[in-house]
Amino acid sequence: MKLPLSYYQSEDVTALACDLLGKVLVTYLDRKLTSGIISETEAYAGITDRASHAYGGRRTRRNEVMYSGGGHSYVYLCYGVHYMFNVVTAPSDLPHAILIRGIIPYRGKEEMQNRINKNEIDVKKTNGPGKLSKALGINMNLNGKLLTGNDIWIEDNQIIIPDSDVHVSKRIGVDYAGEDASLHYRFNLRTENYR
DNA sequence: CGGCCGATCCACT
DNA sequence: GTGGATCGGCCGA
Repeated sequence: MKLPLSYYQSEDVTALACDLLGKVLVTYLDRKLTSGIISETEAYAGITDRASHAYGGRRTRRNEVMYSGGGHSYVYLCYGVHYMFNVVTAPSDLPHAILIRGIIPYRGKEEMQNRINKNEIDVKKTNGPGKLSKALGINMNLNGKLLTGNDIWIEDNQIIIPDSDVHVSKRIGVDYAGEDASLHYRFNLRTENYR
């Protein structure tokens, strides 16, 4: 069920971003298991992608984990408020990453409610990268973790996603990336049928 | 070392 | 539809 390290070694980051739709992102923190079905992803394609933190081969303390090989988690803080969870893919030194932008709440809904201080949980509470991180308890503690460990991982629950349930579009909030801003690297699951 | 701003979200209008 | 929250990374001086 837990996706193996080999799954993350593909160099085709957009294909992998699409394939992650329907997989289940799980965290097990403080003895609390929470998870959600991945419903939205964005691919960031290495050093040639102007929207990527690794554009031009940039290598800093923040994005160092992007170079550490497929199957690591890359977490960073955005707007000083929101934690963004990314999956590093491709072999070491090829800094591809996939931002997880949305999940459908699956297991541990009560704990997710506690984390977001609400009395209910549904897709609207986890349909953004900052929101899903809060619900799953993701913060900088998980940066650089292997996704084959026991804190955070991704499972294949054999949910079949037909192409007709996937919507492809350009990425969000990357207008500064010039021509690369119009790349169709965003993958949405039509969520109606997957609750 | 100062200042700008981002792979966002929510409350409020 | 908009602006405020909030802070670390990054760049230029």
